[in-house]
Amino acid sequence: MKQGEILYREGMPAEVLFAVSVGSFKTVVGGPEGTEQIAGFFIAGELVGLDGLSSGAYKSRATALEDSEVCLLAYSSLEQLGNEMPGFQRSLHAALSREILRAYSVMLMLSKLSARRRIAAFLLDLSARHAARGYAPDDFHLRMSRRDMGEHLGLRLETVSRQMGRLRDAGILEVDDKHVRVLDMHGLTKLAG
Amino acid sequence: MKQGEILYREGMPAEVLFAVSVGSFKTVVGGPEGTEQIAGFFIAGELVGLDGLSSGAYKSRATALEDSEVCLLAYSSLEQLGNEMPGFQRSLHAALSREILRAYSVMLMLSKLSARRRIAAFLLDLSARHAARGYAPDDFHLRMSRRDMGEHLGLRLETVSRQMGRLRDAGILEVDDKHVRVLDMHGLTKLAG
DNA sequence: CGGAAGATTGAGCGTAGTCAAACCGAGTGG
DNA sequence: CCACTCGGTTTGACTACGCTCAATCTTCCG
Repeated sequence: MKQGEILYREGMPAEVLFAVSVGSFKTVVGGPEGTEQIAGFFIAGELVGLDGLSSGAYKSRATALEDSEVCLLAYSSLEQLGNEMPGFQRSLHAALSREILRAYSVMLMLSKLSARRRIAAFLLDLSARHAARGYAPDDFHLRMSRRDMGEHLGLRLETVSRQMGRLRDAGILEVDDKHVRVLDMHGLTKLAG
Repeated sequence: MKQGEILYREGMPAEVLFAVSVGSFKTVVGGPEGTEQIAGFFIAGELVGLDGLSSGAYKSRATALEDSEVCLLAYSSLEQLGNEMPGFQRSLHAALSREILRAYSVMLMLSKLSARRRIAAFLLDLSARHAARGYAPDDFHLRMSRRDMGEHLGLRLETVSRQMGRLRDAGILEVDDKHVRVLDMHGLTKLAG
């Protein structure tokens, strides 16, 4: 699917789970206007759509940040597979539980970290996930706008821009619009810690 | 178990899920000191310990807010039951998914709401959950300290105290230490937005 | 080329954090 | 019975961080 297209929206019957195979997505929760919060960004190899499982309808909206592809995993077949192959349902449980932990860590960040440290923690998380997929951990392309970063981190887009600038001035990052190079990974880690 | 006792801590092997039967708990995530965040408060009828499922070890700490009792549900038996009774594993999925949604709504609150509105939203949530268990929705006892409320809402305890005072002055609440009466439920709802 | 959307930077303001003091109730011991 | 402490709560004064409003600049497409 193309950039900007919507994978699912709030209220749609949730019969499938999506595994991102290429590209990336954001998931948005909350009210119609102004009160939106980006629950997470998801890159290739990660699962999207876990929130639909409880009520049978999605409670969030997933949007492609770039041209992307997904695999569909039907919930019903997951259950069936779980019955046939022990350990399969366990991996679905694990995915759900990991999403809970990820949400907890976002809560922690929103609750305790200064704007600068939120940016640092966010970039480190992105870096680690890129590394886990075999990409360079210190050189990547941000797929989302400053506004999107802000709506995930609980900051205004101006604050995001300013703090990125300060990380650049401190010699920790090289920033060219959406392209980011980490010059001082240790410094970045210390900041986020 | 007695007030203040710990149901499980980070790192403990997670073989069971807990259903609160009487009393209440808080779950704490994050670093050893200063960087703690209360992921949630749980009252009778709610499930605690869902975060242990992904890695087999708890990633949070659960503490009794008052003298409490829990039911133990072994994960292994849950899987077995899931195989025998279709629909049983689905309810486990649903519980996990609901916890994800709950975490999302906390994220939304931390990200977008002012201190006053966080307090309002928190009290409303508590009210609704009490009501769901058959207790009065407009008259209840806070089981946690102001500090705990703050550590859940991303606020300092002084701010919690001040904003509660302002809700009292506005005629929305009657506050006597931990005892809260909602005088203007509509006003409270409007505030939480 | 022109228009729109995104990013950067600046100035001023307001909300919540910080530091500090006073208060209150429960529990302990003289 | 009062004095004392200790944890939790309330309230006050000041500060600082991030938000608001606004202007400028860049990039991307038609």
